[in-house]
Amino acid sequence: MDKENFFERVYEVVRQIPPGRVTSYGAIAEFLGTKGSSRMVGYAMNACGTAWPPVPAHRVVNRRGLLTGKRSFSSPQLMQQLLESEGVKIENDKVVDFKSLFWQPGAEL
DNA sequence: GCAATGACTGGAG
DNA sequence: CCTCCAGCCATTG
Repeated sequence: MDKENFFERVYEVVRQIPPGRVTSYGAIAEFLGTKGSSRMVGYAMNACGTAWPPVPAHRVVNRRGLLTGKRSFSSPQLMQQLLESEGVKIENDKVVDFKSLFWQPGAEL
């Protein structure tokens, strides 16, 4: 499917996110050149389960660092668990010190 | 093809 | 830092 092309772009970036780091949908969308399509990034993540290799979607949060996509995970608490497992502290479904853990695509590539 | 939906964002309070 | 409003864009019914 040609549309997969767009999704794979998102997956490729997300897979490059270092452990213990997080990024926002807008940052990915902007990096891909589809800044206005920030929602599409999230939409692509919704289909990340169909992508291979697996995509660490738990490292992708909204601009506030809120785990908005945890409900779309296999288990809502899985996302938080994975992040904490990587050293990212989560409180009230949001990343602690999010701006410090923020990672921009292409920044350290 | 139009209307509704959504893992969003920026600006203002 | 958080909440509310309006704008954007691709996918789906």
